[in-house]
Amino acid sequence: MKVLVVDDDATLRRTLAIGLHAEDHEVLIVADGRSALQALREDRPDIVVLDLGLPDLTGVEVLRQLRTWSTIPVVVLSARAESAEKVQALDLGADDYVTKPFGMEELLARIRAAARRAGSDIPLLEAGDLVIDLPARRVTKAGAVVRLTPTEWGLLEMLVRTPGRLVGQQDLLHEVWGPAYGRETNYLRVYVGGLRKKLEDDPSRPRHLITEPGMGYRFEI
Amino acid sequence: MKVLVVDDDATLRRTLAIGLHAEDHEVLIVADGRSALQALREDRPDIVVLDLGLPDLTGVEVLRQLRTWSTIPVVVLSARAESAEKVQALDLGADDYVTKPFGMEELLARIRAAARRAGSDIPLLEAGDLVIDLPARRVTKAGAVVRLTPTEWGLLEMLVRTPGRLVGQQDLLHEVWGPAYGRETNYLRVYVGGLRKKLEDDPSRPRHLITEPGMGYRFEI
DNA sequence: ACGGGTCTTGACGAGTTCCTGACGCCCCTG
DNA sequence: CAGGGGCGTCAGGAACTCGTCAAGACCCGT
Repeated sequence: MKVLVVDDDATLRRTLAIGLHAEDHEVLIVADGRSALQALREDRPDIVVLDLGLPDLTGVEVLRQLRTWSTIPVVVLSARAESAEKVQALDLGADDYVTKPFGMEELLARIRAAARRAGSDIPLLEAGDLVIDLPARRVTKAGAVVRLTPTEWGLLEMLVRTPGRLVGQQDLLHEVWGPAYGRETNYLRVYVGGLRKKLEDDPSRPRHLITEPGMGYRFEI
Repeated sequence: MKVLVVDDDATLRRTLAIGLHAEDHEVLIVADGRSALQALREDRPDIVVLDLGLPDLTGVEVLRQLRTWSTIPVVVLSARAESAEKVQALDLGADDYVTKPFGMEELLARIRAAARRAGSDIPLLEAGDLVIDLPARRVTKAGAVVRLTPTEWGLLEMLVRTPGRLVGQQDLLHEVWGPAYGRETNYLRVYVGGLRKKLEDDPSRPRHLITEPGMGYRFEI
């Protein structure tokens, strides 16, 4: 099992690495938020131990971004015991929250618990001849890589995150264009049209990117 | 969502019950281990909050027995902060371990987190050959997807949210068409008619979308 | 400054959905 | 038995939504 440790405290990193190694885990270590996100995309760890106090991005921001494309277990470490921060992290999708100082035995047990629960993660979504890899931000159609613009990707990601489920037009606009948007449904029409042209066999008769008139769109497997 | 609280401290029970109720959970409360196991088998809660300090069985024993036949999320409460006990509980299958004293906000967040991880089971409503998936906004009849217009969906959602219960005509108009509406019962006749045509085997003799003359409509499973 | 790609914006036809009134039916009541 | 209220059905036109296109604005790296 591959564990990614994100922490800027060298001592703690070493201790953790030793403890995790003793349990036969492969350990990856990074010290800042950007490297963490990169390692998450590229190395596909099975579980993450994430310190909230990072030099560049906050741990919370890392968590938020991670949760847009992955559901892997995250155990948060923090020096702060404040309730508000715990609540925030947990509601953002953290699986556990451990306050420093902590016993190594306990942390390892919590990691075991989080890993045990780890449901079958679905990193790849296959729909016909489409393969969508959220972490890698990569779409292939019949084996060929499809180039998407950032906006197109944001839209597709939002739809693919909940396959089969209807996503409201306002939800899409809020998420992809920002909270200030909500009435610009013409944007959606344009970009869904673009995605269909790139992804559907017959863009005029879409099988995956389905319109629900008056409500929103859905990605059908 | 049904929450079982197992604790022998009356004050804590009350606080928890209030907090959980505020989040729209149904709360079951028992004070000892035997009642806990019985409630787990009979009432099938969706999540358990389990205090380790119980008068008869130890909480650990309850957990051990529970895990022989169920994987529902368990959040353990304990007055002891000793690492060994945490490790034991977590390795026995507890999903989280909270040490007293704790903030109610934090506990509720941890309960939400535990429930979220487990609660990927979708609340589907099945009525004959109809399957209604509220979150996904999807209705299938005998496996085939049924397309609904926004108004039809609004109406159906309103009725399905309380299966078997009568919903008044004014309630429906207020909710689906807006607060300004209330006397336009002809709208209801038209759209219920449309829904019956799409959903009922014999629209002229509806089995699910039932009219209660003079009062409103009811969705019968 | 230039050029390629990306994003915004408006406009149009085609298709769908919504509203509305009219009609006939049933049941209940006087 | 007649009257009335509530219900289901139908169909037309108004209003809306969608897909598409194209022009212009914007943002890069060269």
